[in-house]
Amino acid sequence: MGVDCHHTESAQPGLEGAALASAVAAAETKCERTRERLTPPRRRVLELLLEADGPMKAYDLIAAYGQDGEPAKPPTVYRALEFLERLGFAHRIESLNAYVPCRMEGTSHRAAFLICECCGTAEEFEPDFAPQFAAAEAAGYAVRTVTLEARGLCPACKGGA
Amino acid sequence: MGVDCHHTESAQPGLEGAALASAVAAAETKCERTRERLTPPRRRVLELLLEADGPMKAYDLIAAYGQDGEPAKPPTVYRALEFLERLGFAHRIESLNAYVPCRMEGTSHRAAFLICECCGTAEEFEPDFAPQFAAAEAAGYAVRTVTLEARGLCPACKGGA
DNA sequence: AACCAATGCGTTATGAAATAACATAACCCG
DNA sequence: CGGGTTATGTTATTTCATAACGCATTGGTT
Ligand SMILES: [Zn+2]
Ligand SMILES: [Zn+2]
Ligand SMILES: [Zn+2]
Ligand SMILES: [Zn+2]
Repeated sequence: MGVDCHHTESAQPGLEGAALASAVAAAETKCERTRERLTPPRRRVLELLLEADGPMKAYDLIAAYGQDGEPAKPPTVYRALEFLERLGFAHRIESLNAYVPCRMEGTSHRAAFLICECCGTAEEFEPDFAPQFAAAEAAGYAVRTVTLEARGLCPACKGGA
Repeated sequence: MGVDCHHTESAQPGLEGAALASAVAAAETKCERTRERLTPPRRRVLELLLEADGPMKAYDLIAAYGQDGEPAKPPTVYRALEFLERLGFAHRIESLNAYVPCRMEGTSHRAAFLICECCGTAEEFEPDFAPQFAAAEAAGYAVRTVTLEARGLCPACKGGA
């Protein structure tokens, strides 16, 4: 990923087996409570995101969609991503044109990311937007959503070369 | 721009005449001081950004490039934008795939934007990243750049319908 | 059960955004 | 001038995302 670094992308191992099933089941439960439907394509895309070791591009998801190797059609994946973002199960990282599953517990959080320019991992964290928010409202703005993406080096890549 | 709003995009009127020339001249001066070259395509793209009433898409710039109506070739504009960003004369707004001229005085600032979802304006402001920065470094990250884009309604659009 | 509106899906096609690759030209410095 | 470096012109391609339309499923209503 980085120009002068050859770490493999592994800082955020994807889920497998029971952990994966459990995460999907949790999403299912959450959907039932709000009368939303975790349909097969939505579930499949969520699985792919959860299994991945890092941010996934839309066309990576499209290529990986079919268990038999058959790709999905783009709208299938983009629609699923739209749903997953709306429900808070996934986030789009604007500066990467890529998507990650939500790693935070709380239902209502504002997503923010620490993106490693070396290994490509994107760690979600809970930011404190209070200062920005206050400044914006003082200027007369009504803020609805905030995108925060910090880029740099993760601990692993910072240490070694 | 917004789904239920019909304000015209005018909150950030572009520069014209003397003001435009002055802004371009200031950029030129800054370049000379650092031995960078504000070549014709770079100057032209900067002009277009400064003249615009709001964020410009790359292909808007491409279409508007030639004074005679002739569009530019994409690499011409993308290279110019890369230069302008590097020098701090312009910023890319990730969540819009669009570009704005820098509206801040200081040479070294971290750009952040308040984006109106109604009229489309993007106001640059000087954010206070200290808390996020501290949190990230505490987690072992070496942060290099931060992208912050807040979306909501500007004062004008918030007030009226 | 028959109906209907709302939502989601499959499919085809197209549009929008960005870059690769390579040849040519201008610049800078000694 | 010569030679390295930086910038540009040009063609083509890749990557990312959505429009449009008809069909299927769902869930409630008569
Ligand atoms: Zn999240
Ligand atoms: Zn890393
Ligand atoms: Zn700026
Ligand atoms: Zn507005």
